[in-house]
Amino acid sequence: MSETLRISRKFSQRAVMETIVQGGPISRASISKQTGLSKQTISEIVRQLEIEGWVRETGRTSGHVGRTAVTYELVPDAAYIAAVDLGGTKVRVAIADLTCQVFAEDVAPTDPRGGQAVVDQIVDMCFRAADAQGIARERIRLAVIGAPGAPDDKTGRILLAPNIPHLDTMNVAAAFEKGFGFDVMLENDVNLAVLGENWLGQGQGIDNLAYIALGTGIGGGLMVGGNLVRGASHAAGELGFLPFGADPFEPESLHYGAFERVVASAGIIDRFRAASGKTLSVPAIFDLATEGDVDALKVLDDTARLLSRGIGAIAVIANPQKVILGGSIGLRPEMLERVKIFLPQCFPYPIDVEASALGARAALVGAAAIGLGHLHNTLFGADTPDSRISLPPASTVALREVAQ
Amino acid sequence: MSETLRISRKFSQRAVMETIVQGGPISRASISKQTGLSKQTISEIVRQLEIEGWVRETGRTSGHVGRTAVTYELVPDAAYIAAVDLGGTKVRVAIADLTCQVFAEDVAPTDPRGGQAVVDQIVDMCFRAADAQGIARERIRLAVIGAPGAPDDKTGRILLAPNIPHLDTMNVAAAFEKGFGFDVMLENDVNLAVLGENWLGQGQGIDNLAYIALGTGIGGGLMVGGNLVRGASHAAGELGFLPFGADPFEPESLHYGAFERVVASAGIIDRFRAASGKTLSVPAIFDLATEGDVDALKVLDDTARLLSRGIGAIAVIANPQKVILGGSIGLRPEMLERVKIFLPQCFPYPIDVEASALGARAALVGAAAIGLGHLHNTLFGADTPDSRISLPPASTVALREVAQ
DNA sequence: GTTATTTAGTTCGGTGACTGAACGAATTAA
DNA sequence: TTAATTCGTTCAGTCACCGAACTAAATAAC
Repeated sequence: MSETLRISRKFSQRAVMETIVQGGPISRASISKQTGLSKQTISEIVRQLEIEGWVRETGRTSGHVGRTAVTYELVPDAAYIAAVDLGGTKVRVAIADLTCQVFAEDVAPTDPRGGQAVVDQIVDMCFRAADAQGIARERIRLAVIGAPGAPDDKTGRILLAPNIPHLDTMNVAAAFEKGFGFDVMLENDVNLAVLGENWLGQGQGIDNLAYIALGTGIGGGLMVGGNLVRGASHAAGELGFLPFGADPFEPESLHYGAFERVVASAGIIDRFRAASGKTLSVPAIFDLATEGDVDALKVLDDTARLLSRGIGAIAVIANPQKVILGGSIGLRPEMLERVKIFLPQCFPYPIDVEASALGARAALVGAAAIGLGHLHNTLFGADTPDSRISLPPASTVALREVAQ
Repeated sequence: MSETLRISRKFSQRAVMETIVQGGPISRASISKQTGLSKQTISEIVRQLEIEGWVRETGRTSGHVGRTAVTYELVPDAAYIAAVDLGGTKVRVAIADLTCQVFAEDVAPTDPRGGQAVVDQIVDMCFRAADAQGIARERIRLAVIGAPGAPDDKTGRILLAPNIPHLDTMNVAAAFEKGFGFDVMLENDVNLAVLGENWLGQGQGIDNLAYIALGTGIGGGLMVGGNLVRGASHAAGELGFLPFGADPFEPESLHYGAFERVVASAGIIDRFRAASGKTLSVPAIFDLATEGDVDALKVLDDTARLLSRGIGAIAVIANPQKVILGGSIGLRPEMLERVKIFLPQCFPYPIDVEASALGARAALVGAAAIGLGHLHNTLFGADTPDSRISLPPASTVALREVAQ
């Protein structure tokens, strides 16, 4: 086994690729300086990468003393990935190339039949999007699917995803792989949202980051030291079961989650009904609050207090540098305002809380991030122990521009 | 820079060392098989390690077909570390060699003056312990100090450690380094306890692990994916501030922690006083409960219910595979019993909860673990990205035997 | 008690990844 | 035109490692 040698070469090749990914069009001399490898070695590796079709010449430098340099960049269409955000009501798909340019994006209502129907729907959406842009299907190497719940690596099922039928009884991963014909990664949607925010949103450069999605339900994603916290059974971040809000020892809490029962949509609607006698939707309650309705204002205050406690619980346990709020309710400025008031009243040291910058697209961006990172890793040095994702800097990425 | 080559050599050297650490006395042929490196290379590296004084011949194999093999092992006294558990009432120190044999161990009451006095006390204890065993002071390379609170890497202070005076206003790390004359690592004591249990206690082989120390106060340590979770400001695990138990919006909760106020000693004593009118110590309340006192039993039940909710909160956020209970109250079997009953009543999926196997020595063992790991890392391949700690298997370690 | 078999460890020659130094090439500054 | 600067290649190594062949030393088999 010439294992060490092989690691050594891959290691260098990967370093070069990373430098090109990060540094845009760049000359071999610059790569040499940045990586510490000698000029000869860089020339050799770049030549090899060019033959294999990963990089290409893109021009020459000019306007400085000394000989002009040939610059190299990624071949954008060397590979594509499909990023999918499978939600209870909507499916979003995007096709992105290696340089993280989005080539096609599409949104549709989730097929209510769930199960195989949703799988087929997604595969179809992705392929149509690719076709529409003239991208050959074989060029797509990987799909990353974000979904609510806890994907189980062993069985391929998605547990705890009550809003989409049948995902907990079938091998979702296998079904997607069959439909697509290439590798598929399943990941919790909120986990993807943290990754997305960490890459292009509110959490750039922050290694200890939490994301809370509050809407119909409540879920959390956590990054510690730059890595996702998935938990022993991929159930980390199921915040609905935090043991406060409702009495956690009531049987109902065991079923729906003591925290989710009171802080998510249903809880908000219930509290407003209890106070005013009227049954309204959450947006309607927010509207009433804007008009100054006392009951509605009280309900929002109480919700924000609960949310603050949820944030406090995360802060106590994991001490993230920043907490990002997302989800249809978490994104409302009325919530953020109130949390900024209530959180310091129940938590001893300051926590940076902000609204998501990517909004509903956070998970999609995260899916692209994990997919492209994974792709770079498998292509250049999967056997390297250090597999931190290397992604282009935020400023160069087209995904960002479409955001909001 | 011949950086890659250097990485390559160090990498192999480290792999060999690791194999020797793990595999006890071992022949070069076996190392070759285990590492995948060729026999010649192993011979070369081992020769080098022997010259540098890290390994030595220890005998020959016998009783099997084929030529006998020369076996090699670590030179135990190549380096020593000092492990220190600095608690509010007691200081424990241990001197351990590279093979994790404990050469000296000592316990004393913590100097009540705190600050520099405690530093001097600890330095003195360590050096006397080393002297008593004839270990030259220069052979000690590193001290690991576990203390309550949040050590701040930048200033060297230890914040949030109310039980030991003056640690939050002085550069503790610098003071220790001046006293010892070698490197010092500061770490939260509960974090060390998790590491200890992960190495030699209840959490062996479990990468996602939580430890809860319940006594005068409450603190938690969390391991995710084999790494400690320290948090952005090293305040992860300050469970006293979990936002339930007492009302988290009361000003007192902001000061002492809503959860700590009710679940730790003071809260237990308060609740018993409220129920019975009598003021008793926590052990006395436990004794009464054993005798069947209704108030005492009720107080323990309530405490266990609170503790279960705390465990639930950790499980919801980080989803560890196992939760270990420690601390003077957490270690009581009455607590574990009750938690095993109450936890399933407020948490939807099963969590493995056990009492600490190392008891009061968990942090000390953890200090040794982190210190020896760090030592191996700095000696053999600090620049290697993958710096997972390599420690001898539990079965060969003397630290364990002294346990309980 | 010789021979076969198995395992340990060395020597030898060779390979792949990388380097330093020297040099030619191409540009701006003087 | 010359000097200064930077780019990129060629050349002749070094270093870590390997495969194969070989010697050395033990047990197993006859």
